[in-house]
Amino acid sequence: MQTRTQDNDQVARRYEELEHLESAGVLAYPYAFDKTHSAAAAKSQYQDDTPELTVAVAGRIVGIRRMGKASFVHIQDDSGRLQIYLKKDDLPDYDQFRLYDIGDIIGAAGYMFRTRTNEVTLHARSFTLLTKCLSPLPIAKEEIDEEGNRIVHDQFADKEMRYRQRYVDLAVNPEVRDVFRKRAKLITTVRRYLDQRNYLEVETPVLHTMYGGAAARPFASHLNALDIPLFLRISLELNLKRLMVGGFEGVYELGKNFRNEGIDKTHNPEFTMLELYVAYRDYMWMMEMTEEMLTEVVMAVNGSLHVTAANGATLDFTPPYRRATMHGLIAEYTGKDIEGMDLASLRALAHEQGVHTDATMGIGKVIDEIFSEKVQPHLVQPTFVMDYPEEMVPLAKPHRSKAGLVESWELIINTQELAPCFSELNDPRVQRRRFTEQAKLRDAGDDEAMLIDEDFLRALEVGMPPAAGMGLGIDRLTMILTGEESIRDVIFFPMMRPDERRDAGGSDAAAADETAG
RNA sequence: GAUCUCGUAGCUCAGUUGGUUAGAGCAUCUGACUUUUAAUCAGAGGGUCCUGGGUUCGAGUCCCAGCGAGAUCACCA
Repeated sequence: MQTRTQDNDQVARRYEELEHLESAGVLAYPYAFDKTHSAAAAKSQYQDDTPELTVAVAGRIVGIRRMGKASFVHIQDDSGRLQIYLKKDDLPDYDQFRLYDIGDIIGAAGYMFRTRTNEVTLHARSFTLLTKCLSPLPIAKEEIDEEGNRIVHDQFADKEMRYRQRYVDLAVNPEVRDVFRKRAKLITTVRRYLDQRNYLEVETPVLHTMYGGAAARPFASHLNALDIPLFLRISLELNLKRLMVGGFEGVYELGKNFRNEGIDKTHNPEFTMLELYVAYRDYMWMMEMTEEMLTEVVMAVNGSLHVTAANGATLDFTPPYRRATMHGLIAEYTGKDIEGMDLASLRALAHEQGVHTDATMGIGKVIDEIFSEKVQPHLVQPTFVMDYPEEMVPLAKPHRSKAGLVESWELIINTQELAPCFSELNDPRVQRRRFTEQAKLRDAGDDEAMLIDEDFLRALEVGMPPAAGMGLGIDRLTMILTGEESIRDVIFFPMMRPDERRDAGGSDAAAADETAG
């Protein structure tokens, strides 16, 4: 039987040290530790002229400087780093510290003081092993230069290893934890904003017998109990609308969607969406609300309404954001008014503009292509793009005054689509027609066109009140607010191709297949 | 899916025109050191050069195929 995940001299030595410690009576994996202070609190509560401050702290060893009969250790906890001074005269088991390593999790108790080099430090009266680190951690060395800049030497930087072993990345690269703290702040701020307005947070199934609500390819599975095909949801939309039919006037869900499509800097197969539906409101109302909510979120996460994006652009979230119609923007960037154009004329325009189209594309997709290529790359500041063509948005209500368009907008920030919204289509007759048109597109070869969902149509027949609905891509907003340029840097465990060389073992695929059948 | 780039010690990286036993810093080990902080000083160990073929007297280096990653493009709310 394999006893160690890795086998090199450093791992072997640490296993030996662990045995030495245990044979000396040390409990290598104890059950708890009475921690009184975080590293940050211990430092901030210390004042040179006050009485002795005694603390008990715990954290991972990130640096050791042994000096014979005394040692300096830096530990790191959730709040930051703290130096600990270990002195043989004060510690009967000092010699045992020889068997401690970088990466070990320890507890220490003592009193705070300031060293000769002016660092507030814990003078330990006791220390204890809390968890042995058996795999060497690539903790980088840091120094502070004359100007106070933090210089990190030989930082653990291999992106593949950082994503595959995120626990190591988080343990040794403190700034990575900050990204995810911001992500959490974003989500809690959104939730608080919506809860304060009495919208109901709900959970709807991830497993769908029929997928819908967006144009995307699904993940397919199989439900053994009923012997039926099953799909992971590609959007939250249709079930939330069913809840509106049931009488909830404001519902939202924060959850994962799954799309069986490409993986790149802005796409992960599973990603987090907010969807919100509010009865008796329309898309213009939702625009105001979204603007207000985003302003609050940006302030909470970023501390300012000016955000520096990964590509260096400065994004200004001061409301109001720009509002422009899709037709207006296309006219602005191509010089052509597409209002009322038929498919042939649109194809000709696309060709003239150097935009590629193919035979499977209907009017909606051709316009989408022109917009994506000629307009969207110019939209850096937050912009509400309004009034999409009907063919592009099968679940939105026809525009109250503009024929052929729907009441919808998409918020674009830094050329990225971030949040779609419609006045929700609730006329079952129109919805059936739109679904039928989607079915034709599907027959024409568009494998992302929507399916006809008879139960959803029945729900609309029961009656859904007029409502506005909005979706918000949480991962992409996190990217913008943290200045990360890859979605993988805002998802703890992004999808990676399995590493068979590194993870070869007895478990996984074969066994899973057996139970799946 | 296409193209380009990369894969060498636990980590970060060198490695010349193809040529002796593949190097450095950190980490690790041994020794010294009771206020250090990229601690310092002396010594030591550690390699599937991503994998498999090929060319060659000789391959980390050149060629082919594969695996993995990154970037760009294509696709994609």
